[in-house]
Amino acid sequence: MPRPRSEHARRSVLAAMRRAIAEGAFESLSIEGLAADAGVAKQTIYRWWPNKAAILGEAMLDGEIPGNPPALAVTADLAADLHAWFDAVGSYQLREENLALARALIAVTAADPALGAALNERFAGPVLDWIVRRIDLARTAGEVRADADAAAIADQFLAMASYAALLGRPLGPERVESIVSGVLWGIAAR
Amino acid sequence: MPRPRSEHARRSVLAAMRRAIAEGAFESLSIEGLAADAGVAKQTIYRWWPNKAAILGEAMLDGEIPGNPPALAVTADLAADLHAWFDAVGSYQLREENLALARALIAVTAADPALGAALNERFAGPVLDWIVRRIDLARTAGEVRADADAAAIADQFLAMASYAALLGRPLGPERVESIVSGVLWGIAAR
Amino acid sequence: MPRPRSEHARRSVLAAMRRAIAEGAFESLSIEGLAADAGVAKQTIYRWWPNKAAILGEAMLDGEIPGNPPALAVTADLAADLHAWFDAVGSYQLREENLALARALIAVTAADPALGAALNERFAGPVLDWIVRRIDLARTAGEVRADADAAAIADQFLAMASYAALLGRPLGPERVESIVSGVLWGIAAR
Amino acid sequence: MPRPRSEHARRSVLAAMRRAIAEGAFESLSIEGLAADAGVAKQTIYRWWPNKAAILGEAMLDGEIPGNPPALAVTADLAADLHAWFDAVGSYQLREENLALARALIAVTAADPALGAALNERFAGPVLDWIVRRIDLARTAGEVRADADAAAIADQFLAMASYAALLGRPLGPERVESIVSGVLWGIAAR
DNA sequence: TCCTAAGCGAGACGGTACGTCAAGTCTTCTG
DNA sequence: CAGAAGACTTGACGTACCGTCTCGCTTAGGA
Repeated sequence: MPRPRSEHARRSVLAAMRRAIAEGAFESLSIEGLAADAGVAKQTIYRWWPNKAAILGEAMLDGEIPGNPPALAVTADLAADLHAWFDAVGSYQLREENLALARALIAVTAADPALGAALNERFAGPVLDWIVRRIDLARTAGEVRADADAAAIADQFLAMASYAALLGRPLGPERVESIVSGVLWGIAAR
Repeated sequence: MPRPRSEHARRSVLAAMRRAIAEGAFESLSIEGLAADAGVAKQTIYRWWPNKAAILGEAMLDGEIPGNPPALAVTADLAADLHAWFDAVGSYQLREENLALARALIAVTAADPALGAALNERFAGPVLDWIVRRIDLARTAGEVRADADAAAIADQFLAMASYAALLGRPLGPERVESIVSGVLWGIAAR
Repeated sequence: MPRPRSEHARRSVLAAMRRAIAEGAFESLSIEGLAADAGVAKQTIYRWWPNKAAILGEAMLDGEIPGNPPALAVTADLAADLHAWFDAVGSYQLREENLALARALIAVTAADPALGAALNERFAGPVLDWIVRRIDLARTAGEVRADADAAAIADQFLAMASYAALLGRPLGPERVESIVSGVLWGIAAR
Repeated sequence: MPRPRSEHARRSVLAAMRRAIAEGAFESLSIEGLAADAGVAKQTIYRWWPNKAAILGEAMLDGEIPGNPPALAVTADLAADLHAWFDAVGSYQLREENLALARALIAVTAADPALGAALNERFAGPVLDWIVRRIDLARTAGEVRADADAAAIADQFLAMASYAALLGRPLGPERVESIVSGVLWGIAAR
């Protein structure tokens, strides 16, 4: 029956983390600075989170950070759908702060595989599912080879996006075009 | 007329870095610990390297760390060549220490894009070139469509390898098979 | 109609303090630890006592701590009386826990003069009064010089006891003998 | 053959400690504050001293703090000599900062008996020796009983001084007179 | 051959942040 | 309302490393 955890403190911390991320300052962020920024006692952070990465994780899972932005539309045209989505990913990466966020996520994943897996499942998962479903739909329509590995294709897109963010080399329209059409050629029915 | 830089000290530091990487302890490695490990004065490190990442870079460039292991053979069969190489990459990633190295490189790149670019150029560059040349060769032989984007294809392979390492999910034979054959389908001449 | 103060909680706290003192752990005792030890909420302590020293004070005043043990007898022989009492003080100091208590009281007094004065008045006061009265009695009997300063004499005994405790050098029989006889010589009528 | 310990840093710390003591703020002094006050890194303090008490000890042993002030003169008159010295002690205690210092020393001694013993030996020792010698001198002159216990007498003076400081009750002229003459009566030949 | 300028080990220094502990205050619920 | 439970802000703790700064020793060339 003690005093319940302060939702206000929790949100302040997550918001401060979001601000830091937006400035691309995740690596150089100190818990002490974060606490000051959030107007919260350091101890309150230590009470509830084991480390910086966990805070980032919660901030993202809580939707405090502009996560998976690209919309996933479904039209009658597989090529157009993939194009639209992958183009959106490329545009998203053009904003420096989005790139910084992606890099922070990559860094966190590299440092803490378990958290990385959770984040990946949470953010990449739905996208991956959508791609798989979209390809399966096309397969049903006879546009795609029966033995095409939808999951592998989806992974390829995500891998490219991640790699581009890592190298700070946003996906330009030509590269997007090249990849999407290459992949489609690869899985097209005869 | 002064005493020349000690090659022994230099190699000790790089060797210590290699040891640390092999234990997957790059992130948690301190300069102080590294110096102690190398039996070298802290100042000697600071005299010659600006930061941890630079040491890692030099260690790799110096061959102190088992960098890019997969051999790049060229036979008459494009599919076989890509398969052989990508399979080797997958096997390489099965060893935990190699995965740790890859993750360290990714972390370094995420934290310091400039160094990351340099490392990428040094290690991924030759591989990328090889793939591009191999595809061009096949193009000349009429096995590959004239408008296939060799660089994009090569990037795709590297992206997949990087993504797999990041998620700690080594490329298994089926995934390798699926990707290679998909890509080949995509670029095959008619 | 309000709930009355819990005598049980109060006694638990004082008992926990007594236990701590017996272990010579007054200085290193934390309110938090005391509360846990007493099975009482921290706030309950803060509600009723302003600080650690006050708890010690109340514990002593409440008899929870074996305060002034030496008995104060009055026989016909001044020398014997003083001897008996001061000998008892010496014996009392031989027990390590009693020495620890004395040191805790000295530390408290050094840190908080006001509380120290209160404790001194409460515990040293009666002893001092007894000595003064005993000497006055002897003076009436003509055994003591008319101008002897009884209060100064009494203070001297207490000072010696305090000093011995502070230095952890209990008063041995020879020292007791030496002091008592010296003092008696000093005040003896002609 | 590393850089030698900085004498400047050491003296700064001791000086800062002296300043704090003069303000009677020993108990409430934090290492952190002391370091800031001394313009020294906290770690530098921790490198060289195990705790606050040790710093105080060194500050005193180093003469940074106005320690044993009363001069110890020797004239032909035992009573006059003791009177002069004990009077000086009383005057010394009238200054609030001296009282604070004495209390700090008492607190330190109560908390750390070993250091207390060292301090006592260093500061009380010489005084005690002087008194013993002075009395022995008087004994040789036939002014004092052959069986008088000089050490016990000396201890009594020091105990009174310590007790007076502890209770914050400086030795006034009448008390000094009373004690000295009482003691002299006690040891006077015949 | 000796001089001398730099390399090097060692490690002290002023700092920053760590993660922990306890202080004293507060809020909630139970009895 | 008292009390338990425990979250909160605050601030100091003692530790680990940071990157810089002497030290004294050593080890080449160049004089």
